[in-house]
Amino acid sequence: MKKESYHHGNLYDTLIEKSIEIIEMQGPEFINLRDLSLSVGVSRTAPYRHFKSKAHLLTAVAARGFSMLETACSDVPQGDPAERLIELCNGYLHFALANPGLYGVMFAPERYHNPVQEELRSASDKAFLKLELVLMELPGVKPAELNAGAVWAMVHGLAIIINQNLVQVIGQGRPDSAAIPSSALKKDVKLLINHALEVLAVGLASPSL
Amino acid sequence: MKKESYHHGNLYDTLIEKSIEIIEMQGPEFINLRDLSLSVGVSRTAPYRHFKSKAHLLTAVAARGFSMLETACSDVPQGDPAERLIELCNGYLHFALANPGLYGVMFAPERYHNPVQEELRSASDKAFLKLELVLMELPGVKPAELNAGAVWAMVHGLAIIINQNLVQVIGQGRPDSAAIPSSALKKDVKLLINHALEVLAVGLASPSL
DNA sequence: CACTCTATGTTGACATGGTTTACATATTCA
DNA sequence: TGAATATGTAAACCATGTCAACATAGAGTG
Repeated sequence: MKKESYHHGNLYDTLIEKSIEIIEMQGPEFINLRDLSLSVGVSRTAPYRHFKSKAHLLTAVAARGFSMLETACSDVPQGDPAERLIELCNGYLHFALANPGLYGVMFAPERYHNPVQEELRSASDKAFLKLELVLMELPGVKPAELNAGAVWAMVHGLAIIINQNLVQVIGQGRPDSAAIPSSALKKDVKLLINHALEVLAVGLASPSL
Repeated sequence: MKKESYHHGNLYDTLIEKSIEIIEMQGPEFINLRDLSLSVGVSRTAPYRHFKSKAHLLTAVAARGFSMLETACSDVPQGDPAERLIELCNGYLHFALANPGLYGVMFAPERYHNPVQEELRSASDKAFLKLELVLMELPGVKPAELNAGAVWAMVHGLAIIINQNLVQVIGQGRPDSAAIPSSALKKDVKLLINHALEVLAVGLASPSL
């Protein structure tokens, strides 16, 4: 919009969006306020008019991530609860795998937003409420919280080991990320996800629990 | 050992051990070479005689963690494969929950040891080999790698959400860590672990896969 | 329209902490 | 005994988060 105006106009959102861009392109550890500011055309201390500290900015970034996650989990079609669960998990994983850096920041409190984690609560609680709703529908005698916890652990674990390229550690040693054609890798990832979710669904559905 | 000697004698190991101590007592983000050095009685640049950089030190810390993890998973008794699996998972989780900071560092490459992750390979591969051995014994028609991946995802996911105090996010909102008596929390954790591992075992054992 | 208030942005300065360089001291080994 | 090597120290450098003092713009009010 503006060209050379003294005031930027929408620095708050711009900083969050640019941060996410850098996080995804280069990694969260490459975020620094000076370069970030310059790259959006303001001076190095301008962010302090919108965020109390770098941690606060990253907290806002994480909150934005939770809201994106919520959206990604929103279009679970109606139908069989078991199928809804699978769809929900796939939606969750789709977001996590499409935004690995951001997903990492969302769950790295001590590193990026520890001192202000309270501010994240509303964002993350809102996102998890959506998960919870579907998870609660699951048939089963065990308390829904336990089922929900098991599902979340599995999905979160999958997201993290896949995003960290650890998938093939088991069975054939770590991949030299360079040597393995990414199409083959993706296929393995898809297989692993499908299998893991199937195991999970079968286990949850078992009458013996 | 030594008292006022110019040379420390065993600075390499001392630095690793002190690092782990700080990581567990205060958190990984509080590691800094200056204070670390002073706290073990050497000058701030002494670590550079043993580690090329802070990242290299943390890589060594992570490697030490993997070796501890390996030990923790070593005493799985002989017997029924399914029971061995549960025991293995419990051993893994026991280590992860007893050393939350260290476990976090082990799996936070981009934050702590990205530039030198190759050096971690032998350590982590060695640890995972042990997991793999038991995981391979599982009966099942699916490739053992897929089963192994599902197990690891679940266990890793459990470890992380428990270590980050996210356990009760689902079902009743985040705990105010202050308000919740830790014994109640621990009980929930144990319940969640048992349930999740049971779901997993049942799912893996299902003939329909 | 002029005036003031507030929001927003800028520059300069400082503190922390990782790292390099030059130097010092101990230890090993021929 | 005397290098050569390993290990430790001190001083300085640089990157980066942050604060303080100042500048500018836009909004609202008389």
